[in-house]
Amino acid sequence: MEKNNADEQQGQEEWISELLAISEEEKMTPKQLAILQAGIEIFSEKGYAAAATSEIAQRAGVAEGTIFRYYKTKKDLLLSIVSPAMTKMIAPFVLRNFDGVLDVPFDSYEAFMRAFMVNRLEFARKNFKILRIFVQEIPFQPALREQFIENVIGKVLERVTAITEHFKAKGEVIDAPTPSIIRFTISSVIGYLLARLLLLPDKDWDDAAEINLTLDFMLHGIAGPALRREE
Amino acid sequence: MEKNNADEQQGQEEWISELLAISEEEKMTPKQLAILQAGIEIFSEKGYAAAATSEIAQRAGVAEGTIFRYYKTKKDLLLSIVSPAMTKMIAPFVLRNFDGVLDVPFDSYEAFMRAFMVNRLEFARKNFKILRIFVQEIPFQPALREQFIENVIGKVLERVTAITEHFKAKGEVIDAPTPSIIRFTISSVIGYLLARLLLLPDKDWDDAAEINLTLDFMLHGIAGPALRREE
Amino acid sequence: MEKNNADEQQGQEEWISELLAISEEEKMTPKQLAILQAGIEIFSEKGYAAAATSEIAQRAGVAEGTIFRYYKTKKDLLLSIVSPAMTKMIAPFVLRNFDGVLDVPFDSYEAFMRAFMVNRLEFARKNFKILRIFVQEIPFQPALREQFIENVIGKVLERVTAITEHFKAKGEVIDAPTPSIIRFTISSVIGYLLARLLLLPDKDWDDAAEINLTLDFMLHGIAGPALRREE
Amino acid sequence: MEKNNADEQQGQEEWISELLAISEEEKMTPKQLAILQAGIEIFSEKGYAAAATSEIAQRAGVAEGTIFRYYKTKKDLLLSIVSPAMTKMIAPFVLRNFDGVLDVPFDSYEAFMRAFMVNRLEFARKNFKILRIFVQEIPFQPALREQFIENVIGKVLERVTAITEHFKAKGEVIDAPTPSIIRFTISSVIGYLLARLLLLPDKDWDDAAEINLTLDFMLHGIAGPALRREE
DNA sequence: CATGAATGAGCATTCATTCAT
DNA sequence: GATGAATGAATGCTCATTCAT
Repeated sequence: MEKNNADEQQGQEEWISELLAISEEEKMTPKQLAILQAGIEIFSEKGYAAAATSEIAQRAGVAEGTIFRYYKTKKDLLLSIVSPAMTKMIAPFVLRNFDGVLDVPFDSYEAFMRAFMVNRLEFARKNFKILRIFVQEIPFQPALREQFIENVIGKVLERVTAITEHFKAKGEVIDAPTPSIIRFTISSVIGYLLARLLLLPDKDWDDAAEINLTLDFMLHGIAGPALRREE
Repeated sequence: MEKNNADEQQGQEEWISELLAISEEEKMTPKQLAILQAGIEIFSEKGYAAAATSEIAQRAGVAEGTIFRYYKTKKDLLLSIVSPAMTKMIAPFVLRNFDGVLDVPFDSYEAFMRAFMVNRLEFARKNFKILRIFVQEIPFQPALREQFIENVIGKVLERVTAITEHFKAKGEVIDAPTPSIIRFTISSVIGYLLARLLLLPDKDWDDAAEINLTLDFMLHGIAGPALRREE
Repeated sequence: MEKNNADEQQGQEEWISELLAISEEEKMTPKQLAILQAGIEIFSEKGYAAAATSEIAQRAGVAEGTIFRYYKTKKDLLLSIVSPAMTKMIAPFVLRNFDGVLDVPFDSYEAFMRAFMVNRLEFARKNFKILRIFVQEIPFQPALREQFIENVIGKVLERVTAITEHFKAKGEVIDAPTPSIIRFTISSVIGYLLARLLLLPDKDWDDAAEINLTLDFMLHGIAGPALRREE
Repeated sequence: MEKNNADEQQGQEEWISELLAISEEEKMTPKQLAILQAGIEIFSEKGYAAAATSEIAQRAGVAEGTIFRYYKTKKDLLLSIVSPAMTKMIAPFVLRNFDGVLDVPFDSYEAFMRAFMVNRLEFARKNFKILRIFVQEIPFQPALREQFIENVIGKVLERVTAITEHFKAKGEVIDAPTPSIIRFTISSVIGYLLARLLLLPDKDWDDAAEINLTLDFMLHGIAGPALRREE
């Protein structure tokens, strides 16, 4: 994770095909892949409404009509890009914990949060453009919003609540309202991701150090000696 | 601030005219005000690219041509809405002693942060739609981005750094890299604003309690007894 | 006539008011004059269809609505500019003894043609922009065309035919079909005017010499010794 | 050429396609041809500025968008109509005379001028509407004017000067300033073309006779016996 | 499968004209 | 008289979508 070198390009196509394929068996044609790739680029550059299907076709190297063979409408293409990404983004929260057994494979809250940040940073880096589209379009696409509410607010929040309370019970997390704790935690993580990938992507980041710092802030706060509460 | 009741509508028109007017003397005509109001609504609902000037005109109750008497282009209307809002949004950081929030050193970092959160929450509530437009359009409008970089990255960051190091020197803030502290702080504040206004605006919030909680997290972390660092 | 110096500007306003005034008594207001002046400039620069009344108003220094106080429509303004000019342009052929050019038989055809060319060149120079508008708009304005056909084809041609046959009878003009002679004559004159004022206005013209040359060509042709017909 | 019957329509489509096609191989689609044809008609009837693309589309029997598949803008359509016509119009002056050898394949100036008039009259008759557009739009289209100056003033004038001086040397043309001779000559020719095609197209013209007459006027003038210079 | 010509509704913008002040 | 705010029809142009080849 310390290596910031641009290996994003390498293996990107495979990632996309893996991420977006409805199922592993159903392989995509090269043209369909090119359309998706072009769609991701143009949508993230110009936004959905301002993106022209003709430009997507051109960048994909296919005829305009070909797009509509694979995707009935422009919106269909958008959802075909963003929807699977949302699923994968929250997959860690949904996949584990089958048959009701809470499965937190980490010794400590700190280890869990560190693994989580590393893992999601990696994911966000690989799917940066798609996530950008997702964030930009969620205010305008009811279909996306519904899916988001159902999955994230529904499943993820439930899971995260369970995890948080698990560590609360172990005394590793303060005894405060869980929703507030979750909001604070997620704010800190996403805040780092945004600064890292969106605001200052060109800065020379030391991810390991920054994650440690952020974790320390989250756990012990930023109060200096003068303000530290006696315990 | 505890009153969450929807007094946003009340006095809203005055706010907008106050916020956007180039100068206080230069009063806007009612039609221009209606256009701005309609623009704010439609832009925030549909996004700039998907908003039709015809719909703005209709909602404003004016002829389509009237819009273009006041604003040369659709983009002009957008910038006339968003630009002054950005200026006001960062005004506390740029103007000296605006609202007494910044320039007069607060007794403590905590008091300062509390005042800041209260003040900006109030501002964000009043200008919610405009801020929404701002956030949605900044990726696509170079003019906005330039203004943002110049003002926020330029002036605000400088100011915030000074303040942070002021409190660091007083021992109220931990001795860690200032940029990381600022990122963490802003993440927590904005995270609260987003949850409060965007994600769950209908929840029954107790703003004072949430702000206190958030401040406590920021200063002392969320580590429970088991994890607390001995000092 | 030898002085090519730009005294066009000097006295131009008087000329326009004189040329366009419906009657001498009915004096124009300064605003109306400014509108006409601006109309002449913008129409000749951009053509009638591409000229905006707002631009005319701006250049005239009046409000947009003011134009329509004086001229019911944009077309009205056009005709108010061009119509009187057409009348004046053909006045020598219609009025008796105007300027002494036509009615009093000149001593010779050559003297007549020279006087005519000098006189109309002077006129065309003074009313260059208006004539330009006239030529540019006559294909598209039925009102203009009717007026032109009635006056020029009707009155002027009749008069010119009479004059030509007068000199034909005196043996000064060749015994050939009068319409062909007139066509040839007018072609030569207008050809000079166009080259002089439109195509190469910046060339250093010696009008007297060129008119003499043109007259010589018209009367005796451009055949050299080898081709000259024995008589 | 004596037949004045309206065979302009017959074969006109082929002419247009031949005239405008970038190369013979690159055949136009019927729709593109219809658009050009409609453009020629509407532009020549109403002028470029007053012509509506919707009307062109309607007359061409295509959807409005189709025009813009073939021509990026309305101005593009105009230039695609007029530009090649200008090239063809001056082709006779440009094509011959390669590698510096002056090639005047005519025994006498008279034969040359007659052939020239016949040839250009034929051309003008076939491309009447396009030439009309050209003349009407050249004052307003800088692109046209540049092309005109470069080609006509540049190449044609040079060539015509050479030809005139060739016949001057042979004693067939009078020893007078060449520019004046050219102006006079072109005036006479164009004067005939305008009268023939524009002013009085419905008159029963005897082209051969009129051309002979015009040639006689050009060469020997219109002076009658009383004025004839003794030689 | 793939193409790209064709469509036509929709859009931002212009502009002659009106009319209350 | 003079103004200029307001209008709304008209315009050039774009673009998602269809469909014959």
